[in-house]
Amino acid sequence: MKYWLFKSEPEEFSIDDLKKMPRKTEHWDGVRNYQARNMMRDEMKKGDLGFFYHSNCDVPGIVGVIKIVREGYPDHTAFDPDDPHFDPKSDPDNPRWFMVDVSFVRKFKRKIALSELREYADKQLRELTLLRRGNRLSVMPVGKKEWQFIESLAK
DNA sequence: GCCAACGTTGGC
DNA sequence: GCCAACGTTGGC
Repeated sequence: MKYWLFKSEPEEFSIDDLKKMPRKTEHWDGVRNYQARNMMRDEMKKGDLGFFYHSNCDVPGIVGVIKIVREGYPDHTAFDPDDPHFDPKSDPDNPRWFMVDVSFVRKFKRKIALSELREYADKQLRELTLLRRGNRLSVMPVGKKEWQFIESLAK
């Protein structure tokens, strides 16, 4: 089993929005980056867990845990000209973009702020992709040790 | 295949 | 709102 981190702007889609969805499940659409696409299409497996990260907000940070309930399949929003993530170069017969379905698992009692994570950037979280300079991936892997350490912070 | 221009992300 | 970092595009 692998671990991941999913970024979302809470004004667009927050962990509370996910919790309110039918079956607390939603597809993670709109990713338009090849590296992230490859992870969603090829590497994410049913049962994998992910942190839900709120970006582009007052206090960016990790707010809870989600799990992957459906593995990679074509992102249909790329085919819809009215969708903000429309991509005319993605053909339904040869889709360019993929998504997974995720379900709400739990919300942390407190947000683990990015600034708090940075305190461990030279120690326990040295390997955390999120803390690497200039990182802009909206979906990224998290190592098992880093996962467990961050979960321990949330307690 | 290079690289300048441009667009986007996202922290601050 | 600013801007650094980075990915993508497209002319050559």
